Amino acid sequence: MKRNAKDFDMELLFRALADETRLRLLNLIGNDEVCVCYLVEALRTSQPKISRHLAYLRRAGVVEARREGKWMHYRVVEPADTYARKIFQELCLWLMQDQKMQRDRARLAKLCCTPQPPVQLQGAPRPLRIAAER
Amino acid sequence: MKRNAKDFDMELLFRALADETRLRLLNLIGNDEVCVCYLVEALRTSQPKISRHLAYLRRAGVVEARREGKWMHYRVVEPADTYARKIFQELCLWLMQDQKMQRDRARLAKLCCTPQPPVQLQGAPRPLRIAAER
DNA sequence: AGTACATATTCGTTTAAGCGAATATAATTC
DNA sequence: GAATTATATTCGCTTAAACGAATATGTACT
Repeated sequence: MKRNAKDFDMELLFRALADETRLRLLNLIGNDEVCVCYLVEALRTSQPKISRHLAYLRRAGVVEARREGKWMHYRVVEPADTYARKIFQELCLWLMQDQKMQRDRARLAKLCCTPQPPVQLQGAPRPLRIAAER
Repeated sequence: MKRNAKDFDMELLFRALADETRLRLLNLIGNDEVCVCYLVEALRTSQPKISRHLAYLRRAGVVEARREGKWMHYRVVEPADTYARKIFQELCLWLMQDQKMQRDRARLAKLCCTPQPPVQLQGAPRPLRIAAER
């Protein structure tokens, strides 16, 4: 019954997940580590908007960031709480099969693999996992 | 892959769950059917507040209501979507073990079983499951 | 019909979040 | 060290949502 464990703030988690842009970001990051510029391009939206939502996710403990020179890489952090983690994992399964999310991922993949990437992305570090595949 | 199934609105579900009062309500209702007046008493808060949050949950498809005379009974409706249902069920497990939620349930149980219920509850139909236990 | 009671809704206000535009910060390059 | 690039933050505004207080609706009872 874990009587001593500090109770997890489930409401905070749900608030973090209750926004389309943030769900799309989590979907794109997946279990990879993705540079902000790729997220901006893949979602075709403004950089400040992406940055603000990433900050929100970070405050909620859902993602962490790593700096690499001028680039910032974001990765998902699974919740420490057992129940929250299961919820999160189930959400990931949903993201995988949702059609809009699939389209987002396809767009990201295309950005990563195209021989002529948009100007914004030239020289930018590609997502780790995808980069590893080549 | 269910290509034809209309994609579930996961964001809507999370918004419904991203509020403490609504989580507490879902916790109290559980898999029972509970009269509004019991919810008001158990959460020690105003009746309009409870009513508004129940309306919110109903719009989000998370609960349904049944009228019985002047009383309204609310019950939880598990999401049709497989992933959403699993998330919901996992949330229920979390509710069961969370200490604050346990206290809420204890307060409701006490209201149901006390020989001298508060004036507001005299004559009100008790939660089905608890009523059935006696 | 009229009163009483349970619940729902509206009103006015406050607060949290979202956004685009502009600006600030931090690292890199020249 | 000045310019460039990537990202973060701030500003002003708009919208959603929460709240208490007041009011409306619906049902029951006399």
